Amino acid sequence: MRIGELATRAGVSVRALRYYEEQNLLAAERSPSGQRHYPDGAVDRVRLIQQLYAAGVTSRSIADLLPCVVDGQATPELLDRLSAERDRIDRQIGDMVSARDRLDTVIAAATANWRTGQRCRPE
Amino acid sequence: MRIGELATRAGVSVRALRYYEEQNLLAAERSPSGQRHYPDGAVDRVRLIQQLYAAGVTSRSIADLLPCVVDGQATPELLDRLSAERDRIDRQIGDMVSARDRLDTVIAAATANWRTGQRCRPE
DNA sequence: CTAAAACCTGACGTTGACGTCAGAGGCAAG
DNA sequence: CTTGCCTCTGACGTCAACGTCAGGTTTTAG
Repeated sequence: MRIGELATRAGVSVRALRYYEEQNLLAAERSPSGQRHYPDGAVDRVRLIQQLYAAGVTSRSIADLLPCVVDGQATPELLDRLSAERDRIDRQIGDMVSARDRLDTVIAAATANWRTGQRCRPE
Repeated sequence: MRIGELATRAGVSVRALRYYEEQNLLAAERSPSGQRHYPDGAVDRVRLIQQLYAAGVTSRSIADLLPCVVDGQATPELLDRLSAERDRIDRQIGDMVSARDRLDTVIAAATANWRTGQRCRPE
C-alpha cells in the first residue's frame, strides 16, 4: 500500500505519515523509485499512534514505548516508563472529570436560572 | 495582593497571570504607579482557569464561558457552547480511558512475559 | 503518448500558552 | 540614600504536530 491509501484508511494526512517516519514511529519499505510502501498492519499501527497522541503522549515517548506495546516485551526501565505514562494519563483523566463535572454543575444551575428567572426577554 | 503573591498562592507564573489579563480572563485594579492589585478571590479564579486549561479548553472559550461559570447566568447560545465544550471533554475522557486501558494491558502482558520468559540476561 | 494524479524532498509557516530577556521604574529596610 | 527585590511594558523565543508551498519525479488512466 502506498502513502495516500494508508492516509485515507487510517484517517490521517499524508504529511502526518511522513512526520511519523521522521520521528521513528513508522518505518516504510521503499520501491526502487523511492516511494514508500506499507504492509496492511500499518493501518492499525497508525491508529495506535493516534490513540497515544490523543492521550497526550509525545512523539518521543511513543517512539520509546511502541516496540513493547507492539510485541509485549519490555525491560524494567521500559516498564517504569510505561507506568509513568499510564499514571500521567490517569491523573489527567481525573483533572478532566473534575472539569466536566464543574461544567455539568454550571449547566444545571444556568438552566435552572433560565427557567425560574427571566423568560426569553426581560419585561 | 500584588502579582507575585497571587502567582505563588495560585501556583502559576507571573507571566501566566499577565497573559490571562491579555486574554481577558482576569482583570486587575491598578495602583497609581501602574502595578496590578488583585482581590483574594483571584486565587480561586486562577485555579479555575487552570482547571479549564487542563481540560483542553482554549483561552477564547474560557473567556466566553467564564462569566456564566462564575455567576451562573447564561443565554441559550452560551448554554450551547457550554454543552459543546462539555461533550468535547467527555469524548476526550473516553479516548484517554481507552489509551490508559491499552497501556494497562501492555504492562500486564510485559510483566507476565518478564516473569515467565527470560530472567535478567538471556543464557 | 500524454495529461492527470500521486509521490518525493526540503523548507518555511502556524497555533497556543507561556518563557525569557532588555531596559526602566517602584517600594520597604537599614 | 541606596541597596535589593518587585513590578512594568514590549518583544522575541520555544515546542509539538503537523500545514503548506515549491519544484521536480513517478505512476496511472485513457
